[in-house]
Amino acid sequence: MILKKDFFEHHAKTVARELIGKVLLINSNGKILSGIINETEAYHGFTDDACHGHKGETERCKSLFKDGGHVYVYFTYGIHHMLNIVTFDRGTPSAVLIRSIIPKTGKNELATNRFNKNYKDLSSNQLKTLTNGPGKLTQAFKIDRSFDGVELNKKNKIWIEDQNIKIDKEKILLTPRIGIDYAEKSKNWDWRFYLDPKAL
DNA sequence: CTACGGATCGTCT
DNA sequence: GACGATCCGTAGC
Repeated sequence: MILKKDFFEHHAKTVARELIGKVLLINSNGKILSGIINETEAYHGFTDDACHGHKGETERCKSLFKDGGHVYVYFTYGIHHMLNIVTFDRGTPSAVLIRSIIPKTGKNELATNRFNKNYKDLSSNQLKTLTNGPGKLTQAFKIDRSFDGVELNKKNKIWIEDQNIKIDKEKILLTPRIGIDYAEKSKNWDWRFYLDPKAL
């Protein structure tokens, strides 16, 4: 079942937790690429000094201010795209960063996009690192700025489904967010959620 | 296994 | 002009 607007129109922390175990799907030239989300981070509001929009809207981060159920993609380090799911209400910068995915369908395409190889020819290290980071998964799924601002309500280009994968609540672990040491107030908030590796 | 530095460029100050 | 919600290769243990 495709997730609709009402799923996303909550605090980013709520959505970040509930996205664990949901399935991200991309239509890549008619081929469906998909994977199970197993790591997320919440970025929410004007008081979260790690949130790109906390000081106000800019050209880059304007999608963060949309209503829940859109996509925010930005480019960083001169190399990587980051995939975010916009949450909460219009006017408040709020989103969930997708940090890791477990490949499900279209594995040959994912392997080609990352390593220019068939899935069966991947080394054990390449298998492990196929989509287990925010920059790696956007490379594998071919997600770039053309996805920025897209709505998640149709099975067009990108959408998220509940495929009835059951996740025990105690298997979702919390830590502070990664790579935001520059943040002063918020760097120690436990806004990163990930599925216990032993759970699947 | 961990530690470190270079890559690379759009965005904001 | 500085820097980043990262990744990868290399070096050392």
